[in-house]
Amino acid sequence: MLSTDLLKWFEQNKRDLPWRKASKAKAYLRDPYRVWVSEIMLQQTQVKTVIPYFNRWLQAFPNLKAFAKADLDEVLKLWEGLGYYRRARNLHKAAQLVVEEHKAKMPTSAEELAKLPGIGSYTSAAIASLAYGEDVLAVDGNVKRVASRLFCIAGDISEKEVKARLVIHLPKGQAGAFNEALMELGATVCTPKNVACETCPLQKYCQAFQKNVVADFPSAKIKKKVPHKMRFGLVYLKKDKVFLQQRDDSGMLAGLWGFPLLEEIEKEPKGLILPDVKHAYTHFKITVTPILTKTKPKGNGELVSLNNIETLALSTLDHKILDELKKAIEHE
DNA sequence: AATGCGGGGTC
DNA sequence: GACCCAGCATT
Repeated sequence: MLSTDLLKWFEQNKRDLPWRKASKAKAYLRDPYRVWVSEIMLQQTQVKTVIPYFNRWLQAFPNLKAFAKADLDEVLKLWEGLGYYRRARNLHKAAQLVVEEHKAKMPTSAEELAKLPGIGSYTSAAIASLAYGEDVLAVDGNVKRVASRLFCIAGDISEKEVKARLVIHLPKGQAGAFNEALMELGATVCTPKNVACETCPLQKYCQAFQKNVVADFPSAKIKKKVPHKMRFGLVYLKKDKVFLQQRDDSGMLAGLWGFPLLEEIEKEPKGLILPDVKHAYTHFKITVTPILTKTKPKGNGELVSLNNIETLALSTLDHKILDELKKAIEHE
């Protein structure tokens, strides 16, 4: 059976990850809070990247109630560098919702979990199966890739089709392990490139392998060109303090601190030009020319001591600008 | 169904 | 460079 072979392989090959801790109630289930936090962090983010963030997170916020009481700025600081900051804001909002309206008890079904902000189709199924033992399939990018090869699904791989194909293989009462095994297989064996079919426990079930067309699946996606923006970054240094702005609560990098960016600078900007800083986002690239300006930038902002700047959450782009500033100071 | 939303691992 | 990662919210 497919599920039997998969689960056997998983038992022998699973990694020891920090969020794989058993629940107090039932040993074969996971601690719901840890599952929740880890699943949000793992959205569009690789396991290796998440591990140190997850460990720091549990030190700061060991349980749901402690996290719900935390300041949003502290939450963002712990998320700093992980990206998709809306995840942290939604997680915080959802935790407060659970504490205030559900007596600090997380919903236990995928359907109810999906009503919380930041929890969608995949994450609700992952939490419900891993932490509460519900028999639901969790379909992420790994599972889609595995399924596209198992069943030779060409073109776009819809979650609906993947579920229809896999649900007959879902072992009752073991959905959590089954889901995790599929994802682990996708992450370590059925990878985007350099597929390790020779070690795959599902080889004999895999239609793409049987037909020797594994490399054709999944179908290549059409790539779009991303625009490239050029900006000037205002670095206003007064004694040992720099001028920073906190972004508002909506839009990109909401709530994070950074240097003012301008499309154009007035004539005669006057100021030392620092080396260009390049950064790539998902939907555009940006090159920033930082300018050590003598005039205080317009708009809201605060003068922050260089010694205290590490208490604020900065985006990675702003960290790159800050690094150039520090280098310039040292060279004087 | 398409788009906006970060940052980094890995080839 | 390109591609993709334990996706979600919004339109």
